[in-house]
Amino acid sequence: MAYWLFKTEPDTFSIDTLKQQKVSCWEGVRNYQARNMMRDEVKVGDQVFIYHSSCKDVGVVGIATVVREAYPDHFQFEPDGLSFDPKSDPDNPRWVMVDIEYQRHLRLVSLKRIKANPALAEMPLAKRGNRLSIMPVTETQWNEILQMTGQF
DNA sequence: GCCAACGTTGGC
DNA sequence: GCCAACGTTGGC
Repeated sequence: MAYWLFKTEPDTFSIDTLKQQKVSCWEGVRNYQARNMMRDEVKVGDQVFIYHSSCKDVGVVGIATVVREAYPDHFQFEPDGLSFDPKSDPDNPRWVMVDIEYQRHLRLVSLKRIKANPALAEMPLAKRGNRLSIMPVTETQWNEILQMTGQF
């Protein structure tokens, strides 16, 4: 089983929305590096930190589980949608998505604290200018962040 | 809203 | 294949 971190803007899709929906597709990833990880490495049963970006309380806010592996993201073919990609060929879809299931909220572990923790220095998140929306998390990093919530 | 960092595009 | 221009991301 692997660990991941998925970024989302809560104004668009938050951990609360995920909780309401219980299971949701993770659509709209339009970055090749992130896509390749979803397509090749994200497996059913993997654990996912949900991370809120571009908002007041930036940081890790909860946990989800992968319940369906990569399949074509149909939003790439919807011309009126935000995730439309006119260059994607329906016979060879460029973008994929996975489904995740809500597990639980966590007490916020802010980006500030993540950056301040030397044990997390290797996380892409802690590095300046990082823009990956999906990134791997090591078991050590996973456990460290859980510890930082003070809930475990 | 600003702006640095980064990815993508397209002319050559 | 280089690289400047451009668009997007995302913290602040």
